[in-house]
Amino acid sequence: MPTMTAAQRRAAAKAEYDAFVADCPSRQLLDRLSDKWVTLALVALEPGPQRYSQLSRTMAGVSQKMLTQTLRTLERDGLVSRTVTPSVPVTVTYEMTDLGRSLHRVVGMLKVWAEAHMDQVQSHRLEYDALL
Amino acid sequence: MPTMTAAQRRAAAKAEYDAFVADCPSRQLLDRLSDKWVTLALVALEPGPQRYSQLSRTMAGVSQKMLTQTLRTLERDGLVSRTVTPSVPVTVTYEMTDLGRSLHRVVGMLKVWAEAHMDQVQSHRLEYDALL
DNA sequence: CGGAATCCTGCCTGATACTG
DNA sequence: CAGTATCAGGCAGGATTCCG
Repeated sequence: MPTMTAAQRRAAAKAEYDAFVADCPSRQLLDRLSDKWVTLALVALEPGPQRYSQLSRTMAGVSQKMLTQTLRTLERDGLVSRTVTPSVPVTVTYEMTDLGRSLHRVVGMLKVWAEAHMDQVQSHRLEYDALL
Repeated sequence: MPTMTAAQRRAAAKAEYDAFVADCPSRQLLDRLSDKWVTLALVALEPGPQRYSQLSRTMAGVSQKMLTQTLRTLERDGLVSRTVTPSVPVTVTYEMTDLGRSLHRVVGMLKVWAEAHMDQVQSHRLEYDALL
């Protein structure tokens, strides 16, 4: 093997890292699911099928770009189904699939946890900040 | 009330939005917890107390900046405790608090879900991509 | 209505150097 | 060892505009 240039070494390290990640699907998927918009979208879809504009209102603060992008990846991963009704104007509804609902059970617990422990977190923050 | 300029209207909207968020602690905390490094750190700390350098190795791919930043916010929120042993060189260990462990139970389920459903997600992706 | 395309501003990352 | 500081670069994400 000839000596590697810095660029070649970086590329090799990158390839190794990617290969490692590919062998660790839980890490990949975990990173994907640990996204604020993914979590929020699943929580927003819990009441039932909803239209695009309704979701954008429920998920206050989301940009159209991130909403569309999040819904696309959720659809691609089979967590959400997208239904287009060719009316004028067109109507698009999003709905959780069975797979999405099974994930929602876990994500929902995250929401419950956050609501239940918010006061404890808040008091810890005040205590921590007081020591500065 | 005088007419508002566009800039004033934006500022008012921003203030309203911030106030709304402040009244919705679950949304705030949910956004905080839906972070890939937060999730990964809690998973990494599951086996027990660990040192900084050990964590940086376990959480492959994290930069020192993000590792330190994540650990700081976790400490501030009372989810992780930081212990400094004044040896030479100094030893710093991080450990989940009881509050952190209660959150880990939920996050751990996310990890389990990801591992259990990775193949279903993968097949949905292939199917979705085939339609392009 | 439900997006796609564009531009543009931050934040994250990576690399490096320095402290206690 | 466990950080802090700094700077370069890339890319996620927001705002805006336009189209079927």
